[in-house]
Amino acid sequence: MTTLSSRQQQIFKFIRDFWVDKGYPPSIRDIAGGCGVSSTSVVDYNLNVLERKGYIRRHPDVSRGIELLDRPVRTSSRLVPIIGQIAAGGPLPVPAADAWDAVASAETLEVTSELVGEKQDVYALRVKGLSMVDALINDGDIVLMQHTSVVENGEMAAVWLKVEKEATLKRVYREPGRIRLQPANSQMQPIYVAPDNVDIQGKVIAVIRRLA
Amino acid sequence: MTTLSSRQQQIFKFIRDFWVDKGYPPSIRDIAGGCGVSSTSVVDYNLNVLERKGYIRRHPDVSRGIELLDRPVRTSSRLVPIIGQIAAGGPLPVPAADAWDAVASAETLEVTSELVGEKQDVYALRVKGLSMVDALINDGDIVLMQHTSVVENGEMAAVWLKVEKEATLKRVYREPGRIRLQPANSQMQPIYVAPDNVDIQGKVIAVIRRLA
DNA sequence: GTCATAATAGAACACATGTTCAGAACAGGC
DNA sequence: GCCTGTTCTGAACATGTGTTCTATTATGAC
Repeated sequence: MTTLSSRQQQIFKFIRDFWVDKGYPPSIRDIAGGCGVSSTSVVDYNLNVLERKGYIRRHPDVSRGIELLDRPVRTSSRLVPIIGQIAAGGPLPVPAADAWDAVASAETLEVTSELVGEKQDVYALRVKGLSMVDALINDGDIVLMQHTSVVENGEMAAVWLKVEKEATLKRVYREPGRIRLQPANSQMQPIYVAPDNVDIQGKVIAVIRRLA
Repeated sequence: MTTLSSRQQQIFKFIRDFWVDKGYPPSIRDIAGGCGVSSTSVVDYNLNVLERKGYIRRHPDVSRGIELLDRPVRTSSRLVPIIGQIAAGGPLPVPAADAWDAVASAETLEVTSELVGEKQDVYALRVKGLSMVDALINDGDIVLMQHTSVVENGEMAAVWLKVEKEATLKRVYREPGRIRLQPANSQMQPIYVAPDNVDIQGKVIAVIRRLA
């Protein structure tokens, strides 16, 4: 995101304010009046800048056709079940069939859709122990996971190493004849494992650390 | 709420879908076209019925001035302003007086009250660079902060070291004649600084890392 | 200084859009 | 039948609103 001039910030704020307040987008003249500008062309000019910088989307010839790309109004929160703990030594909890129904789970975490989006099969694990500091994950952190057995190259995944009987969170890269597991901390070295030794349990969507 | 005729249900559903799809309310002619009606007055008529029955609110003489009263009832989430970046080298952004009002800020983060609770003066910073890996914080992470100049022993705080001209996130312990700054990563050694060298900018409430 | 670019003002224009009206089809109650 | 209310049509009207044009004032680079 590029920086905005004070006028552009003012206009952007006004649009969101207006939207939250009234429930529909402002017209150009609403903005002009609300921001103390005398000309509609000034607003038009700055709206084009805002669109070019990716803050809004405009729809030509549409009254009040201003779309906020960072939509605060429409988002809502979702309940995600915390189905267990993840530790280096122990096996990863396997999400039960009914676990997606958050109310059926004992513990839940409420997250905004800004984090989980529309993804399905999302669950959470509480990290136990210090075995994942190399993934910049601390004891007590909560890891948001999406249940899947396929991950794209470079995605952070929960990996079960069968031989070592060890769970770990690493970025997964498929390489010829082997799989490279790259710690999130780029200062640390990757480890290489045989493809039939890894079991992808899901991919990591987010990490949340609560301190106070 | 009274029952709706099929046409009214159709229109109500169309408004909703249009809104979700496009990001702004439909015009009367949008509705007419989308519902297979040839006349705008039919839509006008049914919109009045919908308003009388409490489903929407109309704003006279305002283009697309249709407000859905149906809004998601009780959002337990809050908007937190992202007021800037935090990097080891640079100074910490100081929250402006109006920054608390999330709608007044350019960028915002939506978080559930599970994270921020009822705390006031909460803002967020985007972490730039790898200087805080010792606090288990990665490049791109978002740090939720509460503005305060006093922290309890052991709380994680944003600290500005005046002499070193450096910003850092550490647990703060007051000791006789000095202050101990303990990295979150307990495997790392603490550093000791003179009390008049530290400037507490606020305490860390949470860390959020979005990956996918 | 010159030149370019950003930002603003003001007004005119074109059309998108809400409003209104006369009328008609349709249903149900009497 | 007649009446009343609901729903729809089609069109004309008034205005809300995006667009565009020229001109003016910074501000900075050269």
